[in-house]
Amino acid sequence: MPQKDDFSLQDFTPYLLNQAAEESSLAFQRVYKNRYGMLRTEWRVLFHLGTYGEMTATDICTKARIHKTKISRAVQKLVERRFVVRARSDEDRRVEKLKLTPAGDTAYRDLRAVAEEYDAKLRAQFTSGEVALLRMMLKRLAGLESAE
Amino acid sequence: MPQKDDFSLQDFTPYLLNQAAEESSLAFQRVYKNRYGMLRTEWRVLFHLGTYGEMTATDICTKARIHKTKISRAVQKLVERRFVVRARSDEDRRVEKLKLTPAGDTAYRDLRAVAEEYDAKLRAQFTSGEVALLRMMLKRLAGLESAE
DNA sequence: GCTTGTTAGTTACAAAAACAACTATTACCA
DNA sequence: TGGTAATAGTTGTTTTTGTAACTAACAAGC
Repeated sequence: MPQKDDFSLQDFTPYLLNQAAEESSLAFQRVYKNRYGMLRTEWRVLFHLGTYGEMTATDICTKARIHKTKISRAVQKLVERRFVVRARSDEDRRVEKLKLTPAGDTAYRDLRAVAEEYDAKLRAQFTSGEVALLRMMLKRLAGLESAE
Repeated sequence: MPQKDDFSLQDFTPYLLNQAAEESSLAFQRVYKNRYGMLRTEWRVLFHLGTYGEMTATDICTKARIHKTKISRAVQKLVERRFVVRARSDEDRRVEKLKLTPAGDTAYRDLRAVAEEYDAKLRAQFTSGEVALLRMMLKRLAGLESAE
């Protein structure tokens, strides 16, 4: 008869983080999925280009910590849908600079508005001090110390 | 020229939560993957049976919020590896009660020890008050209010 | 110049996940 | 009873992901 340890699965940080991440992503996922037929990597690429401006695929890989094959496929989809255009760089012809089309920018702004409202709703459950602390802790756990 | 909004992707709660969840899961993932060849759903099932004792597949679905087809296949794997045994319930023959074998319990204890140590390392970056607040917030975001 | 190594991005194939349809058993109720 | 609906769990099919191998362009050393 195995005597119980005080280990609690619900308090295991990676597990709890995953539960919170999944649950808190659900409603937003429904929007980009139903409204634009996008996948997770696709909205992330869209948002990177929307918030940071022109970037290369590798820039997005680094910043978003997503593997290059996923980025490659997401970019293809976004280009097909005319949300993104690519342009070979003149200095280095391996590189392609990515940016949003006007249609892509419209989609980005639409989703960004949803994201802002949605995030405000999530934050409303807590005090602003709690939110600040949460962000600090999550950034440290994510390995996003200040820079990057 | 799109004037910048104050939206910050890195502060968008679902995004930040996902980054933290992914990063904080990596090192533990390597252990259950390399040491036991397990997938995410498999260690989760193992841990549910280890920490809560005998459960049915549906119990695990509800508690862990994982789809039943994923549970079904994870259980198959664990049964093949002799970590779990199934027993048809007598009251309701649709139901099967799942529990760990001695080998499964050994694996569970081994991984639990790793998890505890790993979690302690994560928590060590913060004060105990901060950790308590983080847990409270994550549970609320995950929709795990007290019960369940 | 030529070899060797590195980087940007794509493609091919295998593993895993999502989703729908299925079997078997139980519950409800007319 | 008999018929319909609900539940537990599985299986099959399609998407999506992960991994490795690939092409193309540049870079450095000789």
